[in-house]
Amino acid sequence: MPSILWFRRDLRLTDHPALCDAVAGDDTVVPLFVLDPALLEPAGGPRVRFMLDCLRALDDDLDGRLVVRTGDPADVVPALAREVEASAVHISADFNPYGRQRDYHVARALGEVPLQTTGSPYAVSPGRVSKPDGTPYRVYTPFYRAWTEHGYPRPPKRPARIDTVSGLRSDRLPAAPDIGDTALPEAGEQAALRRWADFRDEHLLKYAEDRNRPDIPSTSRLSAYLRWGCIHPRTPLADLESRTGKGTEVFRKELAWREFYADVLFHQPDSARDHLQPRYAGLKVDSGKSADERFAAWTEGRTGYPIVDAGMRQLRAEAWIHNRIRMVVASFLVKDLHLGWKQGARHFMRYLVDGDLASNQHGWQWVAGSGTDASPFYRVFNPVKQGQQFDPSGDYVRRYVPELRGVDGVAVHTPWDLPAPPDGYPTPIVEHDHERREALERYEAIKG
DNA sequence: TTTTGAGTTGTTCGA
DNA sequence: GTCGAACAACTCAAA
Repeated sequence: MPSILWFRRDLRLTDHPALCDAVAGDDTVVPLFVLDPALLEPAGGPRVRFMLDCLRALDDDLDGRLVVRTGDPADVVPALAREVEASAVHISADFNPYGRQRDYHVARALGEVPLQTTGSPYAVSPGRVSKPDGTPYRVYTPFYRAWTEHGYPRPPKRPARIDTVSGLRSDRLPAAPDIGDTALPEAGEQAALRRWADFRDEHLLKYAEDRNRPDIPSTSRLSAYLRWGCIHPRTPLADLESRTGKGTEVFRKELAWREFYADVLFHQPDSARDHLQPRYAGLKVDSGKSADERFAAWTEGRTGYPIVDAGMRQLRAEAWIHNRIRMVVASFLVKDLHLGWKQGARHFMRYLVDGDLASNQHGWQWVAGSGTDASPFYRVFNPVKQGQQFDPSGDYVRRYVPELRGVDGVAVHTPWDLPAPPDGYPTPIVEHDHERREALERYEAIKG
């Protein structure tokens, strides 16, 4: 009897325990992907397009044997299971609120056919690391220590052979959404593995020093691949085992942040929509026409603060923003424009190719102060200083803000000080010193 | 139970 | 220009 391997956010063939299980247990396998309208609609163009490209790459790696079906998984998966008389449906766990609910309904609809869960998108699945008293961690550093101690399995190899059921109907993948000039990374598992190898060999050594520099290629850029499971974090983690140095440790910690936020979301699914710290419901947030105009200026990269505008334009150009700059633009929205983190998080989820619910929502909440292990409220990023410190060459700003390309060096961060202000570049829509004090007052008002 | 120490990512001010 | 302290108190983790 064949089994079904239902791919979701694990679009790869190596380091895939559920696939190994499916191949080991049965004669043949049906590699399945379900185009679920409930997931595609809110995902945003870049992420959908990247996912479709990853599916094409996966299909190529399977010699064209990927079966695609469209519809509600609770209908589609059991129907296929009946069609091929499957012995089991194998999956990697999905811990997001929607995924958990979906899988519950699919398991019920499958009836006698087991929905067999093996592995997850994380080295250590959410819920597995907890304090000695059994409750989840709410602070990163102790979580990291416990996570390290917990350990994780070595990555399993790609199955030598995958025998599939032939002659099954497969839907055509839909046309990719139009995303204009946005340049996405090359999709698929092979691209992910190449990216990792390049980062490991060329950038890891200097990662600790350079990772905050958006003007030079210094980060792994694995986020989109991790989001769709083109690579599992075990693969880089296994490589890190045999290496030493600051960069190795710092990068391992970045991977652990992803796991920490997944754990937090697992334990508190509502934190994707609401403040983790309830008192932040009382924070005064602007609304109305003027707030809408400020939000539009932020999304379009015309706030008049070069580092902020460069970041927001990088989002449109690449569906990706350097991590340091994500903090800068988030801080600007929340503390200089006095808008809610949820509005910013929603925008990010719409445009980011790597948009991951747990990391995104909790990254925003960390900046806003409402999250786990949050930054102290008096910590307000100064967009000029951040630009001067982390983009000292000014190359990052010039890359994304053509109006400022004629300005040399670090002076690009203070265009208002130039003898002749650059043509077409806006003057700042708010004054940072003033808005900083305003933010501090508002935060003061909701102090615990 | 109580106590103690620590906590991703900053900025400003004054010496 | 550089350095350290202040910013405020709170929650969490662990002994």
